[in-house]
Amino acid sequence: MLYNEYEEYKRLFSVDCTIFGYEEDKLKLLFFKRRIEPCKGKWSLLGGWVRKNEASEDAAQRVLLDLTGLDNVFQEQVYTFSKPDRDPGGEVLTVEYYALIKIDNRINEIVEKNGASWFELNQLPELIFDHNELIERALDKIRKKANNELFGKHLLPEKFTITNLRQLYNEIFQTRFDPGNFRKKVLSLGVLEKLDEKDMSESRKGAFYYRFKENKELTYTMPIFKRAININN
Amino acid sequence: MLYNEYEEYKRLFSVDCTIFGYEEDKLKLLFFKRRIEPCKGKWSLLGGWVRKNEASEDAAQRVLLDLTGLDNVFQEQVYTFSKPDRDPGGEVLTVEYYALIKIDNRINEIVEKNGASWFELNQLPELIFDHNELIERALDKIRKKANNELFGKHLLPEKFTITNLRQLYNEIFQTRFDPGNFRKKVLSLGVLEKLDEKDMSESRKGAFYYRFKENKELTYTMPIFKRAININN
DNA sequence: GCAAAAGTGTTAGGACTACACCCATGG
DNA sequence: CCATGGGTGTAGTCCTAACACTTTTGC
Repeated sequence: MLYNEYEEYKRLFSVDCTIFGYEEDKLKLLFFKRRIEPCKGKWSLLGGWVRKNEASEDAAQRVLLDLTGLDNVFQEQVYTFSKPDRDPGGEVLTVEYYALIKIDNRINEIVEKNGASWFELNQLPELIFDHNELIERALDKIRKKANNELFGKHLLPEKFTITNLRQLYNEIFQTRFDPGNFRKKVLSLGVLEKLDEKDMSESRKGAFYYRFKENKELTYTMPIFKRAININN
Repeated sequence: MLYNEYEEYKRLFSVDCTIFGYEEDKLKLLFFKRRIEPCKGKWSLLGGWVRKNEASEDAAQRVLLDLTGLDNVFQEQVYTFSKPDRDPGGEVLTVEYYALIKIDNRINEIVEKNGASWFELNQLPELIFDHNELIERALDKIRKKANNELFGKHLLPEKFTITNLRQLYNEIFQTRFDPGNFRKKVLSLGVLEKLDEKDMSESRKGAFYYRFKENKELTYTMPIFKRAININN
């Protein structure tokens, strides 16, 4: 290790995960009761130490696996926080990731067992440290993402109706998209595949299920919904 | 320091700066000859260790000040790299920032004295480690930024012509914007202020100088140039 | 007057919004 | 047959790309 000879300063290195889930037409965030001092017992994002010989993205996957039992969760880096006084427990540097999860009963059991809880977007609790800022950044990130590509693959079930997708977008942007226009726009993107099956639970007529096409590049270079952007900020 | 009792692992903590400058209608990047092993003497981004009791953004400003003499440089965080084997010298975590600089003679003297050199976008040298990836990410970031707000305040001189601004955009997106349409769009945004003075060096008729209005929010929520996005990706 | 950049005007096409209007079907 | 969400059609508006055109002035 070449750099050791200089006796350079090293810092505690952690990750925080902002976990989004979707259930019953609601976008939710997962918080944990903190297990160590300081602020033990308060609500916080899922966090953990990065280990020797580990990348932060792998550490984030590891803590996700530990606390939700989920493997191979979709995640993206959000931002890195390193103000020396952000954590009263010491100088800690944190790389933030957001993760997207399909909520189901199995998850909810594990979640409960670990003292964690889902919160809706408009009912967020007070969080430790700068975690409220972390959430803002993560929200910002997924809004931009949902604006530039058709978003939902990692939050919706395999098959879903256009209305389901619209509800998700309504949640993300906290607005109401026009059903007709939303449908036309979304289908024009050519990334969805229509199935033969119908969902009969929401209407007499029934709504066809769709799914994301395999191997389809989802990224566009242009905002999908103008209206969304205006809401976004 | 609460966390010390656990004897948690700590990591070497550094910053890298991707420095953009603009001179003679060319967008340029600043690279340095690396001064320590490994890869001593090879071209690299400006980097430095983060110190105890320092935030990464402050460390980035500090190394910029040290090597360019510039204070208060505009910068934004780009991404954080932490794969344990990315630096052959040891496990180092790096937070990347990009910085925007108005090139002038004073800068260029200091730059030369420090064994640094400006490179045009299409003539980048080979760089150490993953620094080529870092540059891609920084470029991506400023392209997105230039797409969502009127960009150039930190790269152009105080007063500039619309043609100057268009050249900058041409460089950023490696394309050619239509002079008439570019002018109309840019002026419609209402963030530029027309001066009485003309630049007579580029044409017989002369072109009016403009400057960015003070205290104007520059961020939009919508792409400024559709064409730019298409080029962008 | 000519060249060359600055700056303005015009037109066709595309995309989005708002909203009217069918469709299918369980009750 | 009716209420309800699913789904389609359309007119008006706004934005943009392309490009023709006018302006200014040193030579």
